[in-house]
Amino acid sequence: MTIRIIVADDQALVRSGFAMILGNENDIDIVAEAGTGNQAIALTKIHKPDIVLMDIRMPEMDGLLATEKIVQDPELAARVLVLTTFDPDEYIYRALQAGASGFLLKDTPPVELISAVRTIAGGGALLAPSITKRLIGSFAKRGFIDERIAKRLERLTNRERAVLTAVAQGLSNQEVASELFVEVATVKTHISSILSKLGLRDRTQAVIFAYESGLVETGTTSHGY
Amino acid sequence: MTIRIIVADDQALVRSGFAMILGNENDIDIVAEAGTGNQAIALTKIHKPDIVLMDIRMPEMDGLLATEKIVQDPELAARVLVLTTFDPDEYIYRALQAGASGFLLKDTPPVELISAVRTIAGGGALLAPSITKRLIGSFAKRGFIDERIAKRLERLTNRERAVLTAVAQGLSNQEVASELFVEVATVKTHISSILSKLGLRDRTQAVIFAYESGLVETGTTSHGY
DNA sequence: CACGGCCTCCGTCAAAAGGGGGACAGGTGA
DNA sequence: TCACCTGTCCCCCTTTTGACGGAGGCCGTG
Repeated sequence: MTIRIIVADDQALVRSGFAMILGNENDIDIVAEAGTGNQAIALTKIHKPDIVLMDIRMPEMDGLLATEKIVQDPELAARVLVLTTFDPDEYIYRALQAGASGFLLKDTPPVELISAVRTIAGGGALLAPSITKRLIGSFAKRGFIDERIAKRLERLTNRERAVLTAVAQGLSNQEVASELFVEVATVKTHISSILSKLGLRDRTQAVIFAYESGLVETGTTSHGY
Repeated sequence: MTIRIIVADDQALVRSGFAMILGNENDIDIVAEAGTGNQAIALTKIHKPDIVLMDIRMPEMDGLLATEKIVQDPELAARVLVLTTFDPDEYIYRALQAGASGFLLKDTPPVELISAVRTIAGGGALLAPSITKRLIGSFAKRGFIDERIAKRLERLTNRERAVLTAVAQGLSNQEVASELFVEVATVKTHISSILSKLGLRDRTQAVIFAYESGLVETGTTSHGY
């Protein structure tokens, strides 16, 4: 089974280079080349490749936006490997959030590029070592969800979890009541029960618990705080 | 410059296997083998290797704890590559938090193990593809700190940030006052100012803001929630 | 069916939080 | 020097929160 690839880069020379490196492998086929983000999307829809090698800096929609659109399209199964010359944190973050399966720098040795393509085609993910390092660093620093804490969530009933979630969005009892279509008295009952079950004192501690347990996560809320 | 390595695994056969694979490379030297976590630490102190290949399951202190001790010892410069048969989330999390530079499964092909060792010796980091995938997933899902939100922290004075931090630990006004050695009235003044400056309504929203802005982070608090 | 858990709602009450004033000392910079 | 910010503290007042006890309806299990 051959791996079908589209190369997206605004520089023709770079495209040819990648095509040459990968084209020599007999289990890899370059099915198309794109010079812009729009082209990349269009060609992906036509050719349905397994992998798109995506440059970030491109005219007419950059590679990150194109990545997002390709990954989110339910009709496409393409995985995206982002290749770029620079690696500022922001690019990496956006690329990973956009759903890229890999992130390599353009100075990666050809052999590694080829093995990266195979890894990603096989469902894996791959990052440049320097990036992996940073990712680990920020991941370790950020901390993980403590399983023991998360388990205490199980003591709550569904309704209580719903109330806690609402409280952790910064809603007052009155607002939670409106949100859940019940009376304020009911919300109060639930909150008392939550605090009691979790051994907390007030709603601020409940909010902290919600974050620490993973019930709510940073960066996912829509409120304008 | 040769890369000096210690192999730590409780099974002699496994140790020999790794030693054989790596020993053939002329830029890699196996300087010692350890069968327990304690041995790994002791031998690391003696031989000062560049890298410790660490198994997780070992008698007398497991590999994760040993990793932590080795990485945190300021006199040692060794980097740890964790090698294990299984890859439950918990192991990965703990290993990365312990400060491991890499995490590979034992079914990794010899060639990749060798290149992993070189990568790590060169200051990089390396994870098994399947693990990278999970790491990316949880990283992307967890979300990032919104810069625009973080900037609003700058509007606060130092004292106000201190108060907000305390509030975000779940302390009441009274407790915050004790913590900062001021009167409750002062805490109230600060909080009013915080809410006003950030456009928030009450302390629960302030706690949320503290998390979303990165002022406090999940997994780093010591309270028992 | 009887029991228990869950969800819903009441009333009452005390404590906590928050708003809106004002005041004063120390420091900083125009 | 004077205006301004910061940090400290005070009083008074309203709103919110949370505790406690009670109660009815629904539903699944023994």
